[in-house]
Amino acid sequence: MRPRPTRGSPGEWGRPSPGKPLRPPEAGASLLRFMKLWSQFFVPTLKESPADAEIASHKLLVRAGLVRKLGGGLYTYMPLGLRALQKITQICREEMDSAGAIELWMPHLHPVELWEQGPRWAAAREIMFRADSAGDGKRTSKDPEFVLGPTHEEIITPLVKTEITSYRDLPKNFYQIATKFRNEIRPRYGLMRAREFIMMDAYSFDTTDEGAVRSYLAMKAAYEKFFRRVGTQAIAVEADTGVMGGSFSHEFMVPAEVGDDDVIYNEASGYAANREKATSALVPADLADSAPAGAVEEFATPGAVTIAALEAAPFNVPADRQFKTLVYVGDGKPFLVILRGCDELEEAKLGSLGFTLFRPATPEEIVPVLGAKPGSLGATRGSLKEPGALAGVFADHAIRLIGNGVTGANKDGFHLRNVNVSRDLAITRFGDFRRVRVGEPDPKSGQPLQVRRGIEVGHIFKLGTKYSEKFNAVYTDDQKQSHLMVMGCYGIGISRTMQAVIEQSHDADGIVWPWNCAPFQVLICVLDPQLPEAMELARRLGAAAESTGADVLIDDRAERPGVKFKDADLIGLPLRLTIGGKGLKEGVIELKWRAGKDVVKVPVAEAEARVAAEVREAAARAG
RNA sequence: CGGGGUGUAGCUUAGCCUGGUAGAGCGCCUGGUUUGGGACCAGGAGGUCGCAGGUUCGAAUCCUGUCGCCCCGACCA
Repeated sequence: MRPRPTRGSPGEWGRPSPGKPLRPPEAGASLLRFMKLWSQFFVPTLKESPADAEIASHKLLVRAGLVRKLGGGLYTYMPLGLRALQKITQICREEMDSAGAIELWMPHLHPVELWEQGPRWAAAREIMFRADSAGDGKRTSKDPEFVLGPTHEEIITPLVKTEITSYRDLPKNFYQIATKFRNEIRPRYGLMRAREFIMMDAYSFDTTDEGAVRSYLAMKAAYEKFFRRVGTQAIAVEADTGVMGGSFSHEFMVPAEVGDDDVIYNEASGYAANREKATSALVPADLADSAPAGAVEEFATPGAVTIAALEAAPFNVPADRQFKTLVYVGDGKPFLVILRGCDELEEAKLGSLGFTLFRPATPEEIVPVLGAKPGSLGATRGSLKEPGALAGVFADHAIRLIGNGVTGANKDGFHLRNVNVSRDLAITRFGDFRRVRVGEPDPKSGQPLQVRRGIEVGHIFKLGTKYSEKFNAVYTDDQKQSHLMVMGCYGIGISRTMQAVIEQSHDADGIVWPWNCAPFQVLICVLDPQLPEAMELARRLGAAAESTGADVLIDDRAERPGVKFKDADLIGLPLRLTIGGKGLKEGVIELKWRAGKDVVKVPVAEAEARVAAEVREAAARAG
């Protein structure tokens, strides 16, 4: 009589039930030092997707038992998910170390004073969680107020300032791999945008600007190696520096339909930039003003307060001949932005104007300054009542394409015609403020720009001296002179990368893990675990795979084969070995790659050597 | 924060419009039959219908408030 198979479940060994035979203690247990038995591990897979998951990677994270949600943007990394995360973390650590960065660990509870002293408190405070030990928001010497760290510039800079004072100790690059906290306005898509997430953050300190560029390029190269080893194709694109500030920056994007960023690029020329930063060669550098057709002239436009209304009869002014005048408030003072009527403002580009905070002005703020409501605004010298009340008039380069255009008269119901840029507009300075459009000429080659969505998984910034100034991080050079350290900062979203990998590498049945970040590389599916010879063979094959560098999970559950195969596809380990009673009678096991279709039968006698060889090859391929 | 949606068993959900004993599938427990792609039979446990008020003889259902979650926008690794 064959004993009824027991259900593999955690606690089985500690909870024998009468009439249910226990498996004998593991023979050859020494071989199982690293190998995991599924029945004694914990992989809670789900047949159905949770209702709150929208995108494939989020559904798969939950279905494959990698994560569980605690609340919005808060996730527990389950044992299998944690292993994948650890793989990614380790690769990151290796690449950072080999690029010369030094690992440390900083507190995540930050005294708020440090942030108040830093350069971005006003802009960053909204996204920061506050931890107040008294609970009443009042700060006393006994009850300091803390914030939870969203990144660590404000911590590392004072540290380096006190610890490093000589050029002899520079350059240095410190990094940590740790939890970050951001009170995201809208957490989304599982780990993609979470309130608490795992990030690698690095900070470089150099004596000179050229040194800072070298550090930056070293990080860029390290990032490229990291993403290649993880098995994801992330591309470096030019990016806006945002709230971090700094002089230039690249984002690493994983192309994916569900990403929240637009990457503007041209395949052939290699140009690639985040939409916020992207520019085009629309305006020739040597463009001359067109000849004014006559004096500026006011005309009545009752009720016409939109670009479209002026395009229509009876006015018939094409949008690309209209000046669009927008009013913003920067650090408390209004300023104007002028664009072509047919163009859209790319708000992030206003960051280059140097305001700490800016926002669109309200109609109530506009009327007293300009004398008219939105829809009739303009920036001609003649119509600006109080130029001194403005922080500036900033014009997009593209308006130089307009000759004899139309703009608001700063008088409700009236516009001006025959307006010419140099002759008539009170422009403080020109800049790139417009949002590029697909098809416009790429700034590198003039070929048409394309667009695709991407997930931002890494970001590198050359910061300059923005933080070292605030914290007075200086060093002494060999001439006994003091100088500010030149900084860079670098981040990789580790937990986000894990999800990006899944988003990029899955099929209808489940995840298809790349070799290097798979939680285990090899799954040994034992269809008849009650047969001692089957388990014995599983252990031998597992040992062969481990000895050549793979991590091994043995599915020894007393489940039906269908269940095991479905779970195997779902959790997506790269190499599956199947050991079944039928195969054993024929003297074969089966070998199948998750990414492929072929099932290869391998004679038992050759199986260990074959598995070792396959593992060796796969590891070499993955780098 | 603005707009839209949603909350019923561990998971996926029906019921709500038109008020009257809270239903199913998956999962779980017991017994049996099965055993190479999410088995079958029989039996069973599990829900104060997010929370608080209100209307009503009676509320999962109608009303008010509140909280959570999801989606669209601004922010970010």
